[in-house]
Amino acid sequence: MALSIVSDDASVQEQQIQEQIFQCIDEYKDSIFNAGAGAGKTYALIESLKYIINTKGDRLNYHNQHVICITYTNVATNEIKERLGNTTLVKVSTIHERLWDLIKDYQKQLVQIHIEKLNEEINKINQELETESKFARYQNLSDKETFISIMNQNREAFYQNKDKGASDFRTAIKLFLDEQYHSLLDNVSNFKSLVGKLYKIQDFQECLEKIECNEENYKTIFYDARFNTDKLHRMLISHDTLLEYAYKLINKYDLIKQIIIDKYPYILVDEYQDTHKNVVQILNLLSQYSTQINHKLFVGYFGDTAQNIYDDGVGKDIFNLHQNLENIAKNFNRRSTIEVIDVINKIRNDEIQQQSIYEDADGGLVKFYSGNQDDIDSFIDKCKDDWNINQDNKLHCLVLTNELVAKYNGFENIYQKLKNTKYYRSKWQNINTEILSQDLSKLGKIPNFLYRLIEFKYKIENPQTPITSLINEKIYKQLTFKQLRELIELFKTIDTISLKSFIESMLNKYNETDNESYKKVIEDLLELADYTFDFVLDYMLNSLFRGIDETEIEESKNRLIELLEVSNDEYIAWFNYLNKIESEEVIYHTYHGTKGEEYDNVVIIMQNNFRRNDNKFSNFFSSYPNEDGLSDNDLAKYTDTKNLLYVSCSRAKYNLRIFYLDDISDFKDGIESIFNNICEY
DNA sequence: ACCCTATTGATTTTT
DNA sequence: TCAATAGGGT
Repeated sequence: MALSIVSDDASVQEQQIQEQIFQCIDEYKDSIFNAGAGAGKTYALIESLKYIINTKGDRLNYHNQHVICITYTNVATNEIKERLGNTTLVKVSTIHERLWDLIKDYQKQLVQIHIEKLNEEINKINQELETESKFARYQNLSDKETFISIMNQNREAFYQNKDKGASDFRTAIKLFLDEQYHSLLDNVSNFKSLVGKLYKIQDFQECLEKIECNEENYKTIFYDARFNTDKLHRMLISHDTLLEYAYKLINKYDLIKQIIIDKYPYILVDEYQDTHKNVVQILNLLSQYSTQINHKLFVGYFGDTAQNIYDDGVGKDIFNLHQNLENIAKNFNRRSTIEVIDVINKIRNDEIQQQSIYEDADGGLVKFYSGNQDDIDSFIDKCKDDWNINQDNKLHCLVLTNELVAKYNGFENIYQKLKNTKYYRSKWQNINTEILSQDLSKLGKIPNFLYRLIEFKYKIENPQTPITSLINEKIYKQLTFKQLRELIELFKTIDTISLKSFIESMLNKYNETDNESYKKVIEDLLELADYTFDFVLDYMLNSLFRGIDETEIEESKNRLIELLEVSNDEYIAWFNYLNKIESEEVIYHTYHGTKGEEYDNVVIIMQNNFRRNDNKFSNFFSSYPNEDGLSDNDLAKYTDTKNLLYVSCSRAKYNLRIFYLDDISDFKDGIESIFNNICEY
């Protein structure tokens, strides 16, 4: 087996790099550890944490001090906690969790910052209303006040009709809006945007008054990691606003800086390239203040600029935001064969050029194929053949959108039918979190409801399910053995042909049976007000099609029934996806979603366009490797694409194939410089 | 045929 | 939110 023999020489060098980090820790020298994909970055981070525990632990304990380790995702937090083992000395968490923990007790100061923010926002909106051309008609109104007051009085009607088409909306608004204002309705989307802004101003002003009057619920700021929307007028802040407030608070109050520094003398940041600018600025403030008051503080960043694939991340900008960082680089690769390393080195094309740490690192296969859309399936089959793909040797296929992930993983209909509901059409940002998040606490209301049903159905169908996982402990403890058996028999009689018939049958039995335990289990599971199929349908309708017209109710219900009639196979595929159960031989992911993962066999489906950029990948290959001639804007796009390509290609350990769906003749030179030659498929 | 405006349609990931 | 397209006016 390849990738197993580490030479003594490399081993020594690797240890020396680790010692450099230790030295920075000892000397409280802020540092940045740069390591390409598969270099063992997390390993270096964990070793550093262990070093601090072992050499500074007693002193930290004595002073009741702790080490902070912040990560970008909950998944990363859990991984580090697991690999580090049990320790109370190190506080591992996501950035947001830690920052909120640090600032949440300074409510008086936070509310002050909130007041400033509300005033800023009001000014900003007023500015937009006065200057933007789409509000020209509003600007020319002689009596804005009357218009504003009419719209404020008819808020409910506005929101009720907001999602209707342009002409219906116009008719509805004209019912209460005086004729002199009708010209504002010429462009309906501008009108909606205008009124939305006016309402916001109104909300913010009312909020300011309530804070002023010291009203209940307006004395503190709230943050909930599960929701990412600012409801500033209700004192509720989003993830980004949390970072903003934290920065402002820490910037403003030296005492808070000192408290943090004295409590947490070591701060380590995982995946620094993806952390938000505000976070680096906060750490920079702390670092500078620690020098000023001569209290010791160590800040260590771990990451790789070439793996910055999220818009908010600082990327290379970190060197401007936090100066005088000691640069430590590790150019070994512990993951891939030399064939893969060669390609990813060419993609990043910068000072970090990796070499394998192994003596036996060859034997990988990398190929670029040019093909087309219709041949994706047959291409995958060819790869399965060529690489002997089976249950123990899986193929991981990377596609660009979640929609395709849903389709290829076998639950296209569930995804599409949920997507085409009123709720998800108006809140498209929520689709992927609420339907596809593998963090189950993030599932939307109805997806979560469906999930609980499938889970229960699956448990009933599977004879190996232990009773303890099927029935709540409180319930089964009170049952005799005979009663328990009766209950299970009763479950087994529930029809499982489709999710729809499962619900119907389950609820019919609920209403027929006098078995109280059965009722209790169903009540625990569904938590409904009423246990009939019609009620379930109304419940779903209320959530996914809230506020639709009378005339559309029947059709919407039918669409929900269609959703419940999607095949069991699809529901199982969705269930497995959410639980990361990889039961198929080929697993599909988005490019972004594979960050931090590694796979033996990787196929990447690629095309010119992505999101609103018609030529994302084609432009990259056209420009490669001459990035010098690019404008700032083009260079930013080039780097974005380069990083995404780097992250996806560097997942592969042995076998890597790119399958490109568009005509590549215009940029084949760029492709050949990276992948050597292009195969026709 | 051309221009301007309104409407529709597409959109990754994490907190 | 933004870009592509449809539609209306000249």
